[in-house]
Amino acid sequence: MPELPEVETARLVIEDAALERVIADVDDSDTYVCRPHQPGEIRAALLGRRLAAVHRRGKSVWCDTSGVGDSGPPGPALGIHLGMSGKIVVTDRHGDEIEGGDYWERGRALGDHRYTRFGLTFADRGSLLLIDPRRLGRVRLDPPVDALGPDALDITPRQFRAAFGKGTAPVKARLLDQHVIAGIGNLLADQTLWQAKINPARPVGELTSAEVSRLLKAARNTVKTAVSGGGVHILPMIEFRAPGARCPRCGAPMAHGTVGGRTTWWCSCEQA
DNA sequence: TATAGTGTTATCGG
DNA sequence: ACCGATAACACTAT
Repeated sequence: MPELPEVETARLVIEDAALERVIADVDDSDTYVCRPHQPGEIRAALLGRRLAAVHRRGKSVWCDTSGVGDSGPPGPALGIHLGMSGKIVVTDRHGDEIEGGDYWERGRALGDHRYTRFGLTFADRGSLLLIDPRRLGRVRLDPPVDALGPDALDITPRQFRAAFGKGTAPVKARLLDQHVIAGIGNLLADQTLWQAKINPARPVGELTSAEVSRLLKAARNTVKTAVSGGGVHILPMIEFRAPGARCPRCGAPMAHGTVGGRTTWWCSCEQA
Protein backbone atom coordinates (compact mmCIF):
# COMPACT_ATOMS: atom_id res chain seq x y z
CA MET A 1 0.00 0.00 0.00
CA PRO A 2 2.48 2.66 0.90
CA GLU A 3 4.43 4.29 -1.88
CA LEU A 4 5.92 7.77 -1.73
CA PRO A 5 2.55 9.60 -1.47
CA GLU A 6 1.29 7.49 1.43
CA VAL A 7 4.61 7.85 3.21
CA GLU A 8 4.48 11.62 2.78
CA THR A 9 1.01 11.60 4.31
CA ALA A 10 2.37 9.59 7.23
CA ARG A 11 5.20 12.09 7.59
CA LEU A 12 2.70 14.95 7.72
CA VAL A 13 0.65 13.20 10.39
CA ILE A 14 3.75 12.87 12.53
CA GLU A 15 4.76 16.47 11.85
CA ASP A 16 1.31 17.80 12.71
CA ALA A 17 0.60 15.71 15.74
CA ALA A 18 3.58 13.91 17.25
CA LEU A 19 6.44 16.40 17.51
CA GLU A 20 7.55 17.79 20.86
CA ARG A 21 5.58 15.32 22.95
CA VAL A 22 7.68 13.65 25.64
CA ILE A 23 8.22 9.92 25.12
CA ALA A 24 7.19 8.14 28.30
CA ASP A 25 7.22 4.54 27.05
CA VAL A 26 8.23 2.54 24.00
CA ASP A 27 7.02 -0.87 22.87
CA ASP A 28 9.80 -2.33 20.75
CA SER A 29 9.08 -5.94 21.60
CA ASP A 30 8.50 -7.09 18.02
CA THR A 31 11.95 -8.38 17.21
CA TYR A 32 11.24 -8.82 13.50
CA VAL A 33 9.95 -5.28 12.92
CA CYS A 34 12.66 -3.77 15.13
CA ARG A 35 15.54 -5.88 13.80
CA PRO A 36 18.48 -5.77 14.22
CA HIS A 37 17.87 -4.20 17.62
CA GLN A 38 17.39 -6.15 20.80
CA PRO A 39 14.09 -5.67 22.64
CA GLY A 40 14.46 -2.66 24.92
CA GLU A 41 17.26 -1.11 22.92
CA ILE A 42 15.09 1.42 21.08
CA ARG A 43 13.14 2.01 24.28
CA ALA A 44 16.27 2.84 26.25
CA ALA A 45 17.46 5.18 23.50
CA LEU A 46 14.23 7.20 23.37
CA LEU A 47 12.80 7.45 26.88
CA GLY A 48 12.47 11.05 28.01
CA ARG A 49 13.22 12.44 24.57
CA ARG A 50 10.90 14.14 22.08
CA LEU A 51 10.56 13.82 18.32
CA ALA A 52 12.06 17.11 17.12
CA ALA A 53 11.60 16.92 13.34
CA VAL A 54 10.47 14.38 10.77
CA HIS A 55 12.00 13.76 7.36
CA ARG A 56 11.25 11.59 4.34
CA ARG A 57 13.29 10.27 1.45
CA GLY A 58 11.50 7.95 -0.92
CA LYS A 59 9.52 5.56 1.24
CA SER A 60 11.69 6.03 4.33
CA VAL A 61 10.77 8.29 7.24
CA TRP A 62 12.98 9.27 10.13
CA CYS A 63 12.62 11.53 13.14
CA ASP A 64 15.33 13.58 14.81
CA THR A 65 15.12 13.26 18.57
CA SER A 66 15.79 15.84 21.26
CA GLY A 67 17.99 15.61 24.29
CA VAL A 68 16.53 14.25 27.51
CA GLY A 69 14.82 17.11 29.34
CA ASP A 70 15.79 20.63 28.36
CA SER A 71 19.44 19.95 27.75
CA GLY A 72 21.86 17.27 26.82
CA PRO A 73 22.87 15.97 23.41
CA PRO A 74 20.28 14.93 20.83
CA GLY A 75 19.36 11.28 20.63
CA PRO A 76 19.54 8.91 17.66
CA ALA A 77 17.20 9.24 14.70
CA LEU A 78 14.13 7.01 14.77
CA GLY A 79 13.64 5.41 11.36
CA ILE A 80 10.29 4.02 10.21
CA HIS A 81 9.56 2.10 7.02
CA LEU A 82 5.97 1.06 6.32
CA GLY A 83 6.75 -2.02 4.23
CA MET A 84 3.78 -3.44 2.34
CA SER A 85 1.01 -2.89 4.85
CA GLY A 86 2.19 -0.41 7.46
CA LYS A 87 0.29 2.63 8.65
CA ILE A 88 1.13 5.36 11.13
CA VAL A 89 -1.52 6.28 13.65
CA VAL A 90 -1.14 9.11 16.14
CA THR A 91 -3.56 9.46 19.02
CA ASP A 92 -4.30 12.48 21.17
CA ARG A 93 -4.29 12.72 24.97
CA HIS A 94 -7.65 10.98 25.08
CA GLY A 95 -6.49 8.06 22.95
CA ASP A 96 -8.54 9.19 19.94
CA GLU A 97 -6.95 8.91 16.52
CA ILE A 98 -5.90 12.18 15.00
CA GLU A 99 -7.38 12.71 11.58
CA GLY A 100 -5.15 11.61 8.76
CA GLY A 101 -4.14 8.44 10.50
CA ASP A 102 -6.24 6.27 8.23
CA TYR A 103 -5.42 7.42 4.79
CA TRP A 104 -5.80 4.64 2.34
CA GLU A 105 -8.61 2.95 0.72
CA ARG A 106 -8.70 -0.56 2.14
CA GLY A 107 -8.81 1.04 5.55
CA ARG A 108 -9.02 -0.66 8.84
CA ALA A 109 -11.80 0.66 11.04
CA LEU A 110 -11.00 3.73 13.10
CA GLY A 111 -9.65 2.62 16.44
CA ASP A 112 -8.72 -0.88 15.28
CA HIS A 113 -5.22 -1.23 16.68
CA ARG A 114 -5.01 -5.02 16.46
CA TYR A 115 -1.89 -5.11 14.34
CA THR A 116 0.21 -2.63 16.27
CA ARG A 117 3.85 -3.69 15.89
CA PHE A 118 5.61 -0.72 17.49
CA GLY A 119 4.49 2.14 19.67
CA LEU A 120 5.55 5.28 21.44
CA THR A 121 3.48 6.36 24.43
CA PHE A 122 3.70 10.04 25.18
CA ALA A 123 3.64 11.59 28.63
CA ASP A 124 0.19 13.04 27.83
CA ARG A 125 -1.02 9.43 27.33
CA GLY A 126 -1.39 9.73 23.58
CA SER A 127 0.67 7.58 21.24
CA LEU A 128 2.33 7.02 17.90
CA LEU A 129 1.68 3.53 16.53
CA LEU A 130 2.97 1.51 13.62
CA ILE A 131 0.07 -0.70 12.58
CA ASP A 132 1.25 -3.35 10.15
CA PRO A 133 -0.58 -6.65 9.60
CA ARG A 134 2.15 -8.23 7.49
CA ARG A 135 5.03 -7.10 9.71
CA LEU A 136 7.20 -6.24 6.72
CA GLY A 137 7.56 -2.70 8.02
CA ARG A 138 10.57 -1.73 9.98
CA VAL A 139 11.61 0.49 12.88
CA ARG A 140 15.26 1.14 13.65
CA LEU A 141 17.64 3.69 15.05
CA ASP A 142 19.79 5.75 12.68
CA PRO A 143 18.52 4.14 9.46
CA PRO A 144 20.93 4.09 6.49
CA VAL A 145 18.99 6.53 4.32
CA ASP A 146 22.12 7.60 2.46
CA ALA A 147 21.96 4.35 0.50
CA LEU A 148 18.78 5.58 -1.18
CA GLY A 149 18.84 7.37 -4.50
CA PRO A 150 17.45 10.90 -4.84
CA ASP A 151 13.83 11.31 -3.87
CA ALA A 152 11.48 10.99 -6.83
CA LEU A 153 10.28 14.57 -6.22
CA ASP A 154 13.80 15.98 -6.20
CA ILE A 155 15.66 14.01 -8.85
CA THR A 156 17.32 16.19 -11.49
CA PRO A 157 17.14 15.52 -15.24
CA ARG A 158 20.88 14.88 -15.19
CA GLN A 159 20.56 12.26 -12.43
CA PHE A 160 17.57 10.69 -14.15
CA ARG A 161 19.33 10.42 -17.51
CA ALA A 162 22.39 8.88 -15.91
CA ALA A 163 20.21 6.20 -14.32
CA PHE A 164 18.26 5.25 -17.43
CA GLY A 165 20.90 5.30 -20.15
CA LYS A 166 22.61 1.94 -19.66
CA GLY A 167 21.99 -1.69 -18.85
CA THR A 168 19.70 -4.52 -19.87
CA ALA A 169 17.27 -4.44 -16.94
CA PRO A 170 13.60 -3.85 -17.80
CA VAL A 171 12.82 -0.16 -17.44
CA LYS A 172 10.23 -0.96 -14.79
CA ALA A 173 12.82 -2.75 -12.65
CA ARG A 174 15.00 0.35 -12.82
CA LEU A 175 12.11 2.59 -11.79
CA LEU A 176 11.57 0.35 -8.78
CA ASP A 177 15.25 0.37 -7.73
CA GLN A 178 15.33 2.55 -4.62
CA HIS A 179 19.09 3.02 -4.93
CA VAL A 180 18.48 4.76 -8.26
CA ILE A 181 15.37 6.80 -7.53
CA ALA A 182 13.59 6.64 -4.19
CA GLY A 183 9.84 6.45 -3.75
CA ILE A 184 8.39 4.73 -6.80
CA GLY A 185 6.52 1.50 -6.08
CA ASN A 186 4.66 -0.99 -8.23
CA LEU A 187 1.59 1.14 -8.91
CA LEU A 188 3.44 4.39 -9.52
CA ALA A 189 5.75 2.53 -11.90
CA ASP A 190 2.87 1.13 -13.95
CA GLN A 191 1.13 4.48 -14.04
CA THR A 192 4.35 6.25 -15.08
CA LEU A 193 5.06 3.80 -17.90
CA TRP A 194 1.48 3.94 -19.10
CA GLN A 195 1.54 7.72 -19.19
CA ALA A 196 4.88 7.70 -21.03
CA LYS A 197 3.62 4.99 -23.42
CA ILE A 198 6.64 2.77 -22.83
CA ASN A 199 6.57 -1.01 -22.51
CA PRO A 200 7.60 -2.01 -18.96
CA ALA A 201 9.91 -4.77 -20.21
CA ARG A 202 11.97 -2.56 -22.53
CA PRO A 203 15.69 -2.77 -21.64
CA VAL A 204 16.75 0.60 -20.19
CA GLY A 205 19.77 0.81 -22.45
CA GLU A 206 17.56 0.75 -25.53
CA LEU A 207 15.42 3.73 -24.58
CA THR A 208 15.72 6.69 -26.91
CA SER A 209 16.50 10.12 -25.57
CA ALA A 210 12.92 11.14 -26.28
CA GLU A 211 11.62 8.15 -24.31
CA VAL A 212 13.78 8.98 -21.29
CA SER A 213 12.43 12.52 -21.42
CA ARG A 214 8.85 11.25 -21.53
CA LEU A 215 9.60 8.89 -18.67
CA LEU A 216 10.97 11.66 -16.45
CA LYS A 217 8.05 13.91 -17.21
CA ALA A 218 5.58 11.11 -16.54
CA ALA A 219 7.27 10.10 -13.28
CA ARG A 220 7.26 13.66 -12.02
CA ASN A 221 3.67 14.21 -12.98
CA THR A 222 2.48 10.89 -11.58
CA VAL A 223 4.18 11.28 -8.22
CA LYS A 224 3.06 14.89 -7.81
CA THR A 225 -0.51 14.03 -8.72
CA ALA A 226 -0.61 11.16 -6.26
CA VAL A 227 0.93 13.24 -3.46
CA SER A 228 -1.55 16.07 -3.87
CA GLY A 229 -4.39 13.56 -4.18
CA GLY A 230 -3.36 11.92 -0.92
CA GLY A 231 -2.30 8.53 -2.27
CA VAL A 232 -1.70 6.27 -5.25
CA HIS A 233 -5.31 5.11 -5.23
CA ILE A 234 -6.36 8.29 -7.05
CA LEU A 235 -4.21 7.47 -10.07
CA PRO A 236 -6.37 6.98 -13.17
CA MET A 237 -4.77 3.74 -14.27
CA ILE A 238 -5.16 1.86 -11.00
CA GLU A 239 -8.71 0.75 -11.66
CA PHE A 240 -7.61 -0.79 -14.94
CA ARG A 241 -5.54 -3.44 -13.24
CA ALA A 242 -8.26 -6.02 -13.59
CA PRO A 243 -9.08 -8.90 -15.91
CA GLY A 244 -10.91 -7.71 -19.01
CA ALA A 245 -10.00 -4.07 -18.49
CA ARG A 246 -9.43 -1.80 -21.46
CA CYS A 247 -7.03 1.10 -21.81
CA PRO A 248 -8.83 4.30 -20.72
CA ARG A 249 -7.07 6.19 -23.51
CA CYS A 250 -7.36 3.98 -26.56
CA GLY A 251 -9.74 1.18 -25.59
CA ALA A 252 -7.33 -1.66 -26.38
CA PRO A 253 -7.23 -4.56 -23.91
CA MET A 254 -4.91 -4.14 -20.96
CA ALA A 255 -2.20 -6.81 -20.85
CA HIS A 256 -0.63 -8.17 -17.70
CA GLY A 257 2.29 -10.28 -16.61
CA THR A 258 5.35 -10.19 -14.38
CA VAL A 259 8.09 -7.62 -14.93
CA GLY A 260 10.88 -6.97 -12.46
CA GLY A 261 9.34 -9.60 -10.22
CA ARG A 262 6.09 -7.68 -9.81
CA THR A 263 2.60 -7.92 -11.25
CA THR A 264 2.47 -5.47 -14.14
CA TRP A 265 -0.34 -4.08 -16.29
CA TRP A 266 0.14 -2.22 -19.57
CA CYS A 267 -1.78 -1.21 -22.65
CA SER A 268 -1.46 -3.90 -25.34
CA CYS A 269 -1.53 -1.25 -28.08
CA GLU A 270 0.17 1.96 -26.91
CA GLN A 271 2.79 0.14 -24.84
CA ALA A 272 3.35 -2.76 -27.24
C1' DT B 1 -7.53 -24.78 1.35
C1' DA B 2 -4.90 -22.01 -2.12
C1' DT B 3 -3.27 -17.66 -3.78
C1' DA B 4 -1.92 -12.90 -4.41
C1' DG B 5 -0.12 -8.83 -2.41
C1' DT B 6 1.09 -0.88 -3.28
C1' DG B 7 8.35 -3.64 -0.35
C1' DT B 8 13.01 -4.94 0.70
C1' DT B 9 17.04 -7.82 0.69
C1' DA B 10 20.04 -11.96 0.74
C1' DT B 11 21.74 -15.07 -2.46
C1' DC B 12 22.95 -17.02 -6.71
C1' DG B 13 24.58 -17.18 -11.54
C1' DG B 14 26.61 -14.88 -15.40
C1' DA C 1 33.07 -6.55 -8.41
C1' DC C 2 28.88 -5.43 -11.14
C1' DC C 3 24.24 -6.57 -12.91
C1' DG C 4 20.09 -8.84 -13.01
C1' DA C 5 16.80 -12.56 -11.55
C1' DT C 6 14.72 -15.04 -7.96
C1' DA C 7 13.28 -16.56 -3.48
C1' DA C 8 12.39 -15.43 1.04
C1' DC C 9 10.47 -12.75 4.52
C1' DA C 10 5.23 -12.63 7.60
C1' DC C 11 0.68 -12.57 7.46
C1' DT C 12 -4.09 -11.29 5.98
C1' DA C 13 -7.84 -11.05 2.84
C1' DT C 14 -10.24 -13.22 -0.78
